[in-house]
Formats: sequence, C-alpha cells, structure tokens
Amino acid sequence: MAGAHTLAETERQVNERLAGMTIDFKAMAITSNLFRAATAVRNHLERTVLAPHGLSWTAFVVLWVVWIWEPIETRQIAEEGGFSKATLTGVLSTLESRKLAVRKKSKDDGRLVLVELTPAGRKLMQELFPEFNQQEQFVANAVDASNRDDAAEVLRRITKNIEENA
Amino acid sequence: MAGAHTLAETERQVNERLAGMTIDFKAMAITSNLFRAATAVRNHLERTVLAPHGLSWTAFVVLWVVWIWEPIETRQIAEEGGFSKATLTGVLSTLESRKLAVRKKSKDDGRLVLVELTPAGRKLMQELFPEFNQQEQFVANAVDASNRDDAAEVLRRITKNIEENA
DNA sequence: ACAAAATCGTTTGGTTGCTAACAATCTCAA
DNA sequence: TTGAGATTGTTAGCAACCAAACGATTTTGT
Repeated sequence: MAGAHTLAETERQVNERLAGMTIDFKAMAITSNLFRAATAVRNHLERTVLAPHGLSWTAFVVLWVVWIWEPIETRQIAEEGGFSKATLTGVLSTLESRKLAVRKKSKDDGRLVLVELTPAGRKLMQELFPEFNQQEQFVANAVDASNRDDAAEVLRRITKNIEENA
Repeated sequence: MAGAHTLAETERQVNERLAGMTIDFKAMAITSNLFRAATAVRNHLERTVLAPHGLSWTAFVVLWVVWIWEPIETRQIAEEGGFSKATLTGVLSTLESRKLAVRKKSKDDGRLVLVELTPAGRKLMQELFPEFNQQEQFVANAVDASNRDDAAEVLRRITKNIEENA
C-alpha cells in the first residue's frame, strides 16, 4: 500500500504469495499510488504549514470550511469535510477552547448549531491560507503545467464514479 | 477540500472571501481532488470489504504487509504502512486479541519484535484480498484503460517530488 | 391535533493517531 | 573493555475517529 518496498517488489512478492489467484496489478497501482500520494501531500502540508501553527489537518479543514461559508451548520461542515458529526463535536470543542471559532444555537431550528470564526480565527486563516496554497503549488509542480487539468479531472472521475455507482 | 459544494462553487466563494489575494486555483484543484479521491476510495473499500470483516483500514494494511512479507519486524511494518510505531503497538494488540497475528521476540536482537499471521489471519487474507482487489478494479474503472499507467505515474511523481524535494 | 418517525448535536466507549519519555538492548568510539 | 550514543517497542497523555445511544426538536402522516 505505501512504504519501504517499491510496488514492483511488492508485486513480485504478491505473485509468490498469491500463486494461482488473478490479481489486477494495474488497478492496484492506481489505488496504492493514490494513497501514497494523498498521504505524502497531507504530511507535507501538515509539516510545513499546519504544525507550525499548532493545527491538525482536521482543525484546518474545519477552519477553512467555516471561513469560506460562515455562518454554517455543523452538519454541513461535517459533510463538506468528510468526517462524522461526532468527530466534529470534538474538533469544534478544541477550536472553541483556542478561541478560533464559536458555536451559536440556530434561531430557526432548535436542533441546529451554527459555527462562525472569531476575529482571531479569521486573522489566522488570512495568514495561513496563502502559505497553504503556496505549498499546494509545490505539490502541483510535480505535474506538467499542460497536464494539470487532466490530472485533476482523472481524480474527479474516480470520486464521481464512487459517488454515483457504489 | 471535500464535500457538498463543488470546487467551482468553492472557487467563487473563495474569490469573494479572498479578494485581492493571489490564489493558484489549478494547484488547489490538484490537491483537493487528490484528497477527495483518496477519501472516497478509502471509504468505499472500507465499506464494501473491510467493515463486513470487522477490520479498520489500518488493521487491514498491517495484515496485508505481514501477509506479504512475514515474518517481519514491527519497525518495518510501521514504515511500510506509513504510521508510527506507537500506533502499530495498539493495532497489533487488537489483531493479537482477535487471534489474527502474533508477536515473537527476535532471537538475533533483543529489542526487536517479529510479527506473523496466525492460520486464521492467513485464511482471512486469502478470502479478503480478492474481494479487495475486485473493488480496486471498480475504482480503477473510472480511468480509461489506456490511461491507467499514466494516471499511476502522475501520482507516483507527486509522491516522489515530496520525498526528494521537501 | 397528536403520535410516530426523522433529524440534530452530544455523549459514550472503543480504536487509531501522534509526540515524548522510558527501560532494554545494541552499536560505536576511545 | 567500557561508557556514550543510538535504536527498539511500549507507555502515557492528549487528540481525532467512528458507531451506537440518547435527549431535544422538527417533520410527517393520519
């Protein structure tokens, strides 16, 4: 899936292990390289941008989503960020304790909680996001400029296929 | 980064939010689609294959690595899987308690722990992995057959760029 | 109008994730 | 040979992660 051995080495060893089975190595290469790349990129962004600001990946995603769409309901943040409402409860508590975000009860629906950034939270995002985008550029540099739209499109198709056919 | 809004909607809203800042939207599209795809694929594989067998993603990765390379040292498993030795300690405890893997002290170096699968662990992987690969095929179907090597190569380049230049 | 069903965010319990610290063990340099 | 330095897996403490359960609220169907 990731690490120390190359995919070729893994393939050879898998062949030994799975004598007689039919394995689609091209499909395996797509998924394992997808995870490798996503992990490497995430680690890189965490190390270079988020950790110096004391933020976890998820805390950053929450801050980003709230920053772009505030005020926003917690269920929407969870959906946008791709994690559960239960997880969001914990992360929001952390962000509230750090005075970066606040929860407000919805006036229209007694079940809902709305989230906004504090001025400190907004200031942090204004400072942080250009750095983040700069490192996104570093990441994207590995892809030919003429190929970036295609690369993004392939990834988009992978996601869409799952959302529509799974 | 993920979720309910399209990237175009996000881009529009970001433009409003970030009036005056220079944002590389192509780079952003690469990274955000990478995370979306990796999350979608991982969730899909977890839901269709791993959860029915009561396995977490990381437990599966550990089982896979041990299955392919056993007997293997714990530090190698952690490196191969891309997580910390501390995390592995917890996951191995879970797998041992489920009688899928065993730890053995190394004869050559008193610090090392070697891991092997139990017969039940091997049986599970033999049953599980073809299912997993089948869903990998489902995932890869979103990519044109003529384009799969290129797609894997782009992802490989993204990872390599970070490993070599960060 | 009213009860059942659905939805919400939080809590609970268990697991995964990390860093830092630690004891045990090995390696290296003097 | 011996002590310093490096490496190992585990522990401790904290945060993130989930599903299930829960109380509060809203929606739906009769």
